[in-house]
Amino acid sequence: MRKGKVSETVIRRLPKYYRYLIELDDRGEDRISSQELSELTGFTASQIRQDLNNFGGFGQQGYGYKVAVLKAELENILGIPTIYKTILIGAGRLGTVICNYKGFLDSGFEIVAMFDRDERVIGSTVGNQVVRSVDELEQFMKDHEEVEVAILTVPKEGAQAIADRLVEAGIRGIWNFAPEDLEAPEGVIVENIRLTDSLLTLSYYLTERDR
Amino acid sequence: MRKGKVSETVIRRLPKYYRYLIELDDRGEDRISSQELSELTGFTASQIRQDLNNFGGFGQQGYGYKVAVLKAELENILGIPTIYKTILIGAGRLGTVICNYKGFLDSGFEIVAMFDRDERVIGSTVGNQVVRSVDELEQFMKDHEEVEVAILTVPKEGAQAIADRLVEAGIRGIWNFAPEDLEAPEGVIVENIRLTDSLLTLSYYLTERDR
DNA sequence: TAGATTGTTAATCGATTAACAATC
DNA sequence: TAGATTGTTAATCGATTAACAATC
Repeated sequence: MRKGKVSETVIRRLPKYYRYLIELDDRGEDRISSQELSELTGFTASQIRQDLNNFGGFGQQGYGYKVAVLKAELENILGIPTIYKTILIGAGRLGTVICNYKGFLDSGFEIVAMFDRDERVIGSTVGNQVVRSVDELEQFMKDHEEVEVAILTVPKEGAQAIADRLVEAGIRGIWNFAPEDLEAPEGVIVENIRLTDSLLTLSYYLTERDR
Repeated sequence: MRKGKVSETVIRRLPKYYRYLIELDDRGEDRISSQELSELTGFTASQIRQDLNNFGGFGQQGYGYKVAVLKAELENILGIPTIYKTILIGAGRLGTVICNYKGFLDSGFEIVAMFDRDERVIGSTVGNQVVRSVDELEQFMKDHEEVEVAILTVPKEGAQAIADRLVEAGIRGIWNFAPEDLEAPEGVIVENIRLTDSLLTLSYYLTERDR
């Protein structure tokens, strides 16, 4: 049903559709029109229909979309049914929060190991994981070929070096919290959370109002 | 020097320019051309010049841009010199991490109080803040008119109710970590961190490769 | 001055919106 | 059937890229 590559602007709207469909489904709603979805999401009805039709015709003319059907389709498109085995590197405060983050497993990621370089942290337990030495990273990945994703919650300074080691060891995706633009070969997917960039954007708009 | 409203796509590139300018300045670099900045950031030289010219002509023909000048200009544009007094609501694990986050003060935000609704947390110390009861929110804001920004690290369920109270009490900006689309009147700036949306995007691209 | 690089206008590209025929 | 709403094509809008005159 897919026709060529779907643009990233479209992809980044999908999670929002999915969020509202979960809500509608929980509320027991049966059907939804692009018009109603437009009122919820703030996107135009036209755009919503265009977006969804990148992946197939999920609606019925004259009726709209079945909530359960659309939700299930989005689940498949977003790859939620596939559980990606994930390791976390940097078991500091942020790492600990992420590790305990519920949305994580709901989105199809399962943490199977944690690593840190700090002797004081290695061996301690976070969630249900014993923190390992980052020195064991390569051996662990050799022994656990099912690991495909890494979360990086290390300081800016070490981030690229760790990313290089992960790539070398065969990682396929990185969820990066380090405030650094990681270099990775084509095919390795890097998804960044840039807290500072977000803050500076907030600062811009706050300041703009006073200018 | 500003000509009308600058589009959000432009604004969201500014923090990245700023990041690289800090780095260049730290390294002692004196000048940079749009071409060199293009190689660093991945944006085209043409786009960089267009972006910067929304705010003024900061370069010199035949020479390029002075690193120190451009960095200072971006600092002003992003509103970094203005320190916004900030309160944090939701002193759980994530709240604690955010509170200790260094980039926070560097970006021009200073946490002056923390609130939580959990009796077991109220009264405890996080960083240099004693956690207050969220019941005191309105009184605190009345007594501290200098507070302009709030960070929301509460569960999804309570987020909108807290946002409403903050708006009523005169807040101007919200940095929102709750996975919920907050309703706020025009003029109140809401900047969202959507961890789950980011994860689902990663999931999409990982899954796409296998399709 | 000659060479380099900006600032800015014009051309292109892609994304959004509008419109409507298809059809449930 | 008549009414409603999709799927899809065409029109519009905005963002990016290319080109080049201005000028340091």
